[in-house]
Amino acid sequence: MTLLAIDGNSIVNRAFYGIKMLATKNGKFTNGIFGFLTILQHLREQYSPDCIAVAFDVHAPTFRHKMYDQYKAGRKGMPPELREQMPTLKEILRLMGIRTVEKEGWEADDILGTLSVAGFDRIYIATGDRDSLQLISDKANVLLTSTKMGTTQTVCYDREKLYEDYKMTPELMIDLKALMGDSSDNIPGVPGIGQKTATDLILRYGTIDEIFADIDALDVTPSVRKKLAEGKDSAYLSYRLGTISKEAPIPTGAEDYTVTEGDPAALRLLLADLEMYKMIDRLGLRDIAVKEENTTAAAIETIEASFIEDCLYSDGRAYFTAQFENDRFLRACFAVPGCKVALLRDGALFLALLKNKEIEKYTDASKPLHRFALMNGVCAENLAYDCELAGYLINPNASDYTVSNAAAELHVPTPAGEDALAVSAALLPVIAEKQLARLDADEQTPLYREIELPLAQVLASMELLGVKVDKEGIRLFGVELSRRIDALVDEIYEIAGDPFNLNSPKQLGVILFEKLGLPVRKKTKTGYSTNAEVLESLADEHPIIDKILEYRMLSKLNSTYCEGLLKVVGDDGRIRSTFNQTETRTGRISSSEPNLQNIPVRSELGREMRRFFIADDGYTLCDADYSQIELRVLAHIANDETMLAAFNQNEDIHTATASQVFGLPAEMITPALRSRAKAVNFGIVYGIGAFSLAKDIGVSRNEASQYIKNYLHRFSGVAGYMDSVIEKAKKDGYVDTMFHRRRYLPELSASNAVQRAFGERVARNMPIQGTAADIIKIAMVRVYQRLKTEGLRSRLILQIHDELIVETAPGEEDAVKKLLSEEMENAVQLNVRLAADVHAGKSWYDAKG
DNA sequence: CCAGTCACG
DNA sequence: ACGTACGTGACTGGA
Repeated sequence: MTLLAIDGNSIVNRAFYGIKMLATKNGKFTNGIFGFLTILQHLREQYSPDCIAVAFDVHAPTFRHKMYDQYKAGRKGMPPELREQMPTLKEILRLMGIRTVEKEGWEADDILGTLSVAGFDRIYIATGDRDSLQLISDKANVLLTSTKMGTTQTVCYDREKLYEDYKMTPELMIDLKALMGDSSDNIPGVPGIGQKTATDLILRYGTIDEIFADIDALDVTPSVRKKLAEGKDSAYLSYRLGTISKEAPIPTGAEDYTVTEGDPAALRLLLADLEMYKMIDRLGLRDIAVKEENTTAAAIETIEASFIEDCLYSDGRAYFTAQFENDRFLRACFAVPGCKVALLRDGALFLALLKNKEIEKYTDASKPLHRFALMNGVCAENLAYDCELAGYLINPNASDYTVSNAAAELHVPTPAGEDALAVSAALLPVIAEKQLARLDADEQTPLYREIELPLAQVLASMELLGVKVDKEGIRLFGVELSRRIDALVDEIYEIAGDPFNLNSPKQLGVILFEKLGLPVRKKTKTGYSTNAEVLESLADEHPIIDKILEYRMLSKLNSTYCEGLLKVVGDDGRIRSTFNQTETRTGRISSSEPNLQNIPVRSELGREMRRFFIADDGYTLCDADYSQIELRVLAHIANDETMLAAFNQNEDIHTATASQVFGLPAEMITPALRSRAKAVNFGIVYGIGAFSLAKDIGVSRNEASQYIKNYLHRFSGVAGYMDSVIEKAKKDGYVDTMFHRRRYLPELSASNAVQRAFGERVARNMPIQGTAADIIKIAMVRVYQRLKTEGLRSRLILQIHDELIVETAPGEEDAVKKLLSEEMENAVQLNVRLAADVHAGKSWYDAKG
C-alpha cells in the first residue's frame, strides 16, 4: 500500500502565493483551493497512491499564539483571503473521499512524522517545508514543492537525493538545524553559526552530541569554539524544537486513509459554485449527473433529422448547436422533446432553417451561423438567444462562455452522452431559460437583444469582408525596413564590440549596464529593464541608445506589421481578422489574427503602414471617429456642469481643462500647458494617481498632486462621480455602464492595498470605457442596417474602438459620410453632443483626417 | 508557457 | 512600506 501524506497548510500556502488572485463573481477567493487541487491532482497522477492523508495545523486563538507560543510568533498569520478558503478546501477534500487529519496541540509536521513510520510499503510526504526532510527513510520519501515562475515543481527526495543536495543523512538534518537555527521558525540555533559552519562541523564530526562531547578537541577557530561553548544550551533547545514528533495520537491504519468514492455530485455542485469549471473536467466530473429536485438527467438518444420539423422543440423553437470547419457546415444538433437530440447533416436544410423568419432560434454561438448564412448570400433570422453572449453579459470576468460552463454554474443536470455537441444542444432549452431570466433580472435584456445579438451579425459580416491591402507595397516597405535594420545592427555591434541578440532584453541589459556601465534606472523581476522609457532617459549617456531605439521601432514594424500581415493576406488580396465579442472586461470588441486595431499611427514612419490599407477598385475608404467620446461620456455620467459647458460650447477640451486647472484664461494656455492638461484628462479617465501623472508629464509628484486637486475642485461633478462610483461598487460588488453592462470587482475586498487600489481605478474607468463601447456598438448596428436598407453597396469593414471604417462604393461617398456621422452622433442622446469626424480617401492613411 | 516589449484606443 | 493609470494582441527569447 502507498500513502500520500500532504502538509495541507504548507501546500495551500505555496499555492496561494504562487497563483494570482482568483475570485468568483461574488468575491469569494479561490486561488488557494485551485492551486492546492492542481498540485493534488498532479501528485495523484504521478504517484498513484492507494491512500491519501492531508494534515492541517490547528490554529490556536491569537492571544494564545502571542502569549505562550513564542517560538511560532515569527510565523506570519494567514492572510484573510486564504483563511476564508480553508473550510471550503476541507469540505472539497471530504467530498473527494480524502481524509483530513488535524489534532489540537499537534502541528501538521507532527502528523506527517507519525504517518512517515506507519505501516505502509511506501510513504510520500508532500510539503513545501524543508524541515520535513528529516522524515526521509528507506520507505518514506519527501516530495518538496516549490513555486518557480508561477508553476509549481516537486522534487522527490530519498536518502540518495538528500545526500546529493545536502551531503546529509535525514537524521543529521535535525542536528544541522540545531546549530544553524531557522529564523522562519524562530529556532535560535547557535548564535553566530550559519549554514556554512554548521554544515562543515556536522560533516566532520557528526551529531551535536559528538560535537559538544569535547569542544576543546575540535579543530576550529577560537571564535567558533567560543560561540559553541556559549550556545550549547540553545543548540539542545533548538534540537528539541526542530525534531518532528512521530507520536501524534492519530489513526495510522491503511483503512483510515483509503480514498473513497466521496460524493461526486455534491463535489461538482461545490466546484461549480466556485466557478472552477476546468477543475470539474480535470476531476472527471463533467458527466456526473447532478441530482436536483428529483430530476435525474437521462441519457441522450440521437435521431437523424430529415426535415425542419424534425428539429423543433415542443415550444416550436429551435435549440441547437452547430459545428463548422473553415466555414463549411459539418452538422448541427437540435434539442427535441424527450431528452432526444436530432442530428442534421444537410447543409441546405440547415440554411433554410437559418433564414426562416418564423422559427425562433436558440444557440450556443451565433456569429458562426451569421458567417455561414452571409457566405451563402442570406441572413440568419430571428436569433433570440446566444449562450456565449448571455454568459458574457451576466459576468464578463470568465475566459469562455460555453454551454457546459453555464450548466455547471447554474446547477443544471447534464445528460449523459459522448458527443459534446449533442449534450450542449440538449442543455440549451433549460440553460436559455435560466440565463434569459437572469438577464432580465439584471436589466440587461435591452443590452442583450438590441446591442449584442444584432452586433454578432455585423461582426460576422466584417470578418467575411476583410480589408484590402497593397501586398506588394507592404513587401517593399518590409525590404526597405530590413535594409535599415541590417545597417543598424552592424553599427550597434560595432559600438558594443561584440555581436549579441538585440531582441533579447537580457543580453541587451548585459551590454548596456555591465559592459558599457550605463546607470540602471529600473529593474524588472528578471533583470534590468530596457524599455523605451528607460532607454530614452539614457539617450544622452551613450550614442548606442538612439540606434537601439530606432532598431526597436523598425523591427517592430517589420516583424509584426510587414511580415505578420503578409502571412495572412488572402488570395483575393484582403486581410480578414476575427472580431471577438466576449473578450474584454469592459465591453469593448477585440481583434485578433491579425489584430487590426493596433495598426501604427503615432509615429510618422509607422503611420506609413496605413497607406497599404486600401479600398477595392473604384471604392474609397470612409473613416469616422468620435471626438473625445470617453470624456464626453464622463461629462454626461458625472453630470459635470463645467465640462458639459465646455463641450456644448465646442471648446477644445484640453485647453478648457488647462484653463480650469491652471487658473488662466483660455488665451493664455500654451501648447505645453495644454499638453499637461491632456495628460490630466487621460489620468482622470484611467483612475489617476499623482505618481503616474508626474511620471507621464515630467513634473514633481507634489505638482502633479496639486493639478489633480485643482481639477477635482473645479470639476466637482467629476469628483462626486469618482466617490459615488466607488461607494456603489463596494456596496454592490460591481460597476455598470449606462446600458447596464456589468463588471464585478472582487479586487475591492482584497486585504492587499495595492489590489484594492487597482479595483478602485477599474471602478472609476469601466463605466466610462464601457459606456463608450456600448455607444459605438449601437452605432455599428445602425450603420450596418442603414447601409443594407438603403440598398447601398458600401460596407462597414473595421472598428477601432472609437472609429468606424466603411469601404465606400463609387458614388456613395456623400451618402455614407452623412450616414456615418448621423448614426454615430445620434446613437444615444446625452447631456452633451456627440461629435464624429468623417473623412474619405483612397487609403486608410488618406482617410484619417 | 511566461516575461518583456511595444503597437493601438 | 510599497507600487504606481484603463483596455487589448503579437512577437521574441529563454526556462
